[in-house]
Parts: sequence; C-alpha cells; structure tokens
Amino acid sequence: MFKSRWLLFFVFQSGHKMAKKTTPRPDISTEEKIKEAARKVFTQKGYSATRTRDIATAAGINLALLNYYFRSKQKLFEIIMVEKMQNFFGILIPILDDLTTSLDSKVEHISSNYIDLILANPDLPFFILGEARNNPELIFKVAQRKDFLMNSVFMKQIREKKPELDPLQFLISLLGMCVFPFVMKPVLISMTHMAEPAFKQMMLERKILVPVWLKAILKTKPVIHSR
Amino acid sequence: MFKSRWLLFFVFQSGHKMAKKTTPRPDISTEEKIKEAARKVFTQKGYSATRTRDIATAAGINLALLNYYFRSKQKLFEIIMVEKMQNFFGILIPILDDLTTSLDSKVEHISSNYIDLILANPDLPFFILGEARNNPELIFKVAQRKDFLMNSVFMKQIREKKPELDPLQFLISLLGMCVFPFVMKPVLISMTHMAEPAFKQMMLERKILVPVWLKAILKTKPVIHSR
DNA sequence: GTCTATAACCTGATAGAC
DNA sequence: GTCTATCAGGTTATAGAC
Repeated sequence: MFKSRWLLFFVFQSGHKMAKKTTPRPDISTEEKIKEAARKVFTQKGYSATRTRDIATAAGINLALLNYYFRSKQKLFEIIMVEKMQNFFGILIPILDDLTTSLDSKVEHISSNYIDLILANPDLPFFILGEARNNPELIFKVAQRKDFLMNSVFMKQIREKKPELDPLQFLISLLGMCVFPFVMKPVLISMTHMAEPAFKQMMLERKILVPVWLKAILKTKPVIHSR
Repeated sequence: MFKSRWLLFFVFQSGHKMAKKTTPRPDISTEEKIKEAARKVFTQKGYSATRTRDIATAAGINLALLNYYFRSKQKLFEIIMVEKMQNFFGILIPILDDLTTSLDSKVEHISSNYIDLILANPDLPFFILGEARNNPELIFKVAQRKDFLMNSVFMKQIREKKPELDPLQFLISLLGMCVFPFVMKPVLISMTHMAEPAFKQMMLERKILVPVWLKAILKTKPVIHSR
C-alpha cells in the first residue's frame, strides 16, 4: 500500500514538471516555494539545526505538504545539497578544464568568479564544506570522476610551469585565498571593528590581489623538502 | 529553593577544583570525564547534532549526572567552546604580539605551529569556524580587545614592510594557507584519490611552502586598485 | 554523587477531512 | 493539493531513591 502510493506520487511529479514547461503560469509552484525555503533554511543553519517546521513556515505552507512533496527531510536536503554543490563546483570545473586559456588567465577567472559567487551567496561555503563531512557520497556524485581534478588542464599547466610543485598545493592555495575569508568572516567581525561593507570592499580588492600573489608564488625558487 | 541549590553547587565546584590541585589523585574526576567526552562529541558533530545522551555514554556515566554537573547542554557547550577557542587562538596571539621576532620569523612560527596544532586536532577548525556564527559573543570574550588584532606587532611590521597593503589581507591569507586545507579535506578526499597519510604529508610540506610563498607575496609590486 | 524513572517538550512523519 | 490533528519516537532536564 505504502509503496504503490509513492509510485503514484513519483509519476505525478514528473508529469507535473513536464506540465510546467508548457503551461504559461508565472506564479511559482508549491513545490518550488518549498525548495526555495529549504535552500534558505538549510544553507543558513545546516542539516541538523534545521527544523522541517521552519521550512514549512518560511514557504508559507504547512508541514504535511512538505512531506507530501518530498517524502522526508533527508530527501529534501539531498536535493538542495546537490543543487548547491553544483553552484559551488560547477563554476570551477569548466575553467579548470579549458584548453584555450593560459594558467594566469585561469587563476584570474577563478578568483574573480568565485569571490563574486560567494559574495552573492555568503552561506554557500559553510554549507558545502560543513555538510561535506556527513555526505561524502553526494560530493562524489557531483564530481564527475575521481581523477578529473588531478588530470585537468589546469593541473597539467601547473606541472609544466613549475614541475617540482605538487599542483594540488597550488589549487588549494588558490581556493583558500578566495573562500577562506568568507569562512572566517564571523570570527573576523567579532575580533575587529570591521563591518559588512568593509568586508565586501576587502573581498573586491582581493579579486585583484590573488592573481598577482599567485603569479609571484609560481615564480618562487624550488623548495628542497626532506621527504 | 532552586537558586540556592545551584549557589551551593558553584561553591562546591570551585572548592573541588582547588582540592584537585593539592590532592594527589591520579584517576580523573567525573566532572573531567564528562568534559572530556563533551570535547570529543561537540567538536566532532557540532552543537545541534550533539545529543547529551551521546556525551553521557561516551563519558561512561548517565544522563542525570551531566545535568548535575553542568546544569544544561548549553552551559556545558559554552565551557568547551571557550576552551577550544583558546586552543585555536591562544597559539596565535603571543606570536602576533612578540616584539622580539621579525615578520618572517612570525610567519614561520605561525604556519608551523598552526599546522601542527590542527594535525593533532583535526576537528578544531570546523568546530570553531562553524560554531562561531552562532556564538559571536563567545569569540568576543576570548579576544582580549576589539582592537588587539589590528594594533598587534605583526600588523605594524606588515605596514612597515609593505605600506600599501591592507595587513588584514595578509593575515587572512596566512591563516587560510594553513587552515583552509583542513576545512576542505572532506571535499578533497571525495574528489581525488588522496587518503589520510598523503594529506598529512601534504600538510607537512606546507609548513615549508607557506613561509616561502608569503615572503614572495611581500615582495610583489604595489597593486593599483580602483577604490 | 550517582542512579532510575519520568516529566515536559520537540520533531519528523502520517492519517484523514475537505 | 492543502489543510488540521495527531502519533510515535526522541531529547533535554528534573524528581526522588539510594
């Protein structure tokens, strides 16, 4: 009884989605209202601290309807999580694997695009990095293949330019330069007199600084390390 | 009735702690067993996902005893949180404000000490940075004064060496270089073939790389930015 | 100080009316 | 599709025996 009911549900769902494409209805569907609220609450508070009631209230609907559409908190969460991971990594992947651009140009694109992305979605890094611990399988689903990153054009270009350097060290530094300030923001604001506008200004400056600094890093003399 | 009971409790507590210093009892107290368990569970799962039952079980005691000693989950959490923030920032503050060491030396000390600290306490950054959002007042309590950071010797030394650079940009970059790889570790492990030992090796190499790279950053030509 | 038992409340999910 | 009402189980905190 239970199973057949949810079979019906899924059939209906896909039918509904198809209908939306052809039906000229500008007001957003209930399903989308719930997803929109879920995006907000989940990314702000994380999975554990989120109450389904909060999502329902934020969506302007009642609790039962949430389960009607998404069956469970966990299922709704996974939909949002995958979506957000695509936001977070989707911007990176095409740049990393672009055969037509130089290494310097890639660094510029990444720092500029990443900082803009997170300025527009400040909760994104916390959400992705925080929930990644509990949902490694979801990350794997979004990452195309396990060897994509290390075989990307970007990594090859680093190896060519600075063969003695582990290219992963470089990529992590680049991402850290762009993302870490946002992760540290609450601490920063508590420990200095900095406020929101000053922080934003700092990040805009950073879009210029990061490429300059990473170029300098690529020019450093090889480090002899004692493996 | 309620208040007087807890007054007694606090009196007893401070007396108990005094006693511990003078009493040669090697077996740890129940209070310490609970705190030890709380450190573990809170830092691993964060406040929301932690169940007081888990702490009690991990401590080998029952739930009632936890409330007997610490009154509430929130109160116990705050004790652990302040303690962990002291771990996290306590290592930084004396180095930043040391009048006797050079800027380069400070950078070396910070990267080396920070990476070692987090290698020994992998959950620390997640815990601090994650919970900082919900408990900004606790950070403020640990940070001595709001102007300490910007007036520290470290910041003065940067201003001297590279006057056109916002010293905060530099400090954030330094911390990001050391801390961000740990924050990104779950993602990294899901997206590459890297495993725990390789990650550790990478972080050990980083202790050498970070000072070299930051020295290079300090030597870059001034960037003209369009404020 | 430590335990068991339980109160009081919260939370995710479902039943069933409309 | 959407609602109200409610269940079942979990969670923090307390009462009271020892």
